[in-house]
Amino acid sequence: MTLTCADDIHKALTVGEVAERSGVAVSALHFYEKKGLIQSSRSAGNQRRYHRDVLRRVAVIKVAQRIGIPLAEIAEALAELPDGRSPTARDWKRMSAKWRGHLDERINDLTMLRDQLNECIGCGCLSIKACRLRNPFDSLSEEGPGPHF
Amino acid sequence: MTLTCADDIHKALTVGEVAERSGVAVSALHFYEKKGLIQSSRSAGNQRRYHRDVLRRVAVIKVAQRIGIPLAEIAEALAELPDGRSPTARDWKRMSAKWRGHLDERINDLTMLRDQLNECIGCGCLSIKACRLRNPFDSLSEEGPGPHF
DNA sequence: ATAAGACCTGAAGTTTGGTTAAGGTCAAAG
DNA sequence: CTTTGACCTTAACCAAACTTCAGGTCTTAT
Repeated sequence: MTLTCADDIHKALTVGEVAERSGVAVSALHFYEKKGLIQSSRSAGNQRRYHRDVLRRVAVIKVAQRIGIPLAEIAEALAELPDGRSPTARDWKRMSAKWRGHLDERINDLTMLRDQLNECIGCGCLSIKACRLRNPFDSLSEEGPGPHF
Repeated sequence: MTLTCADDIHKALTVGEVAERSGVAVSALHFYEKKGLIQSSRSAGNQRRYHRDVLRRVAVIKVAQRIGIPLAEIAEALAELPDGRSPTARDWKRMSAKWRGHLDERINDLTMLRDQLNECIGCGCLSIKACRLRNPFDSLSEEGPGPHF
């Protein structure tokens, strides 16, 4: 039989199809469902059937994870979407704006760390009291009182 | 009694002292020792005594962790130091140079992600086939064949 | 009709980086 | 000399994010 375009577009996806298309393991999809990140309906025989929108949700999840957002927080953000619909462009704008701050912070942290590391590679200062890298961790004098070399 | 400078400098540190100076919990120090990241000798009564150099090792560990290096890998790097001595400026130079690549990569990844995110915030393109963010995950067409809005 | 392959559930296991608890010892001050 | 606080060990526990396993069901192609 030949499928019409409409058939193909609206066909519900099985868990295996979602796994293949999204690049996420079946077990992970089960897991996400348990955690409330995605939803499915069931076939007559109790098998999961996904709306195509789930692909968008999974894409959002994966991007958020790359940013470093924990699943629990992603779940919250997705749960705030009214009536469980999938994120639209508007929703996505809101979510990504919210998470951008997190990303900026992490990039900043790492960049500062890199700068400090560059200083230290040049001077071997990890052993020196004033080192910017070391100091945050050992603000008390390392060598005890009195002069030394 | 008064301590001479030499007494003070060469005094072995207890685990509590190392914890306080390094900002790492006693339990974490025990843990690091079990994993081979640090070493201690024992007092007559079987209590740990640390050489002051342990502070430098712990500082290295903490920096490496910020970079995102797993403990196992940090352990390997520290283990490569001949005869278990503490990292010198030279060693530190080598280690940090090695880890800088990792750091650069991570900064790069995140920066690219941010750029892509910025694009997407502007266009809401997470739903569009060509999206740079989405594509890596769903390189097959999302909507199936045929035309659609 | 039947066999293969996809799917189901719940429970347990995995990794990383530790912390907490339980039961006992050590060290130093009064 | 006794008590308090630091220390010891082993084992169990924690969180995140999954995977794996065991035992059973569905779907689909032949």
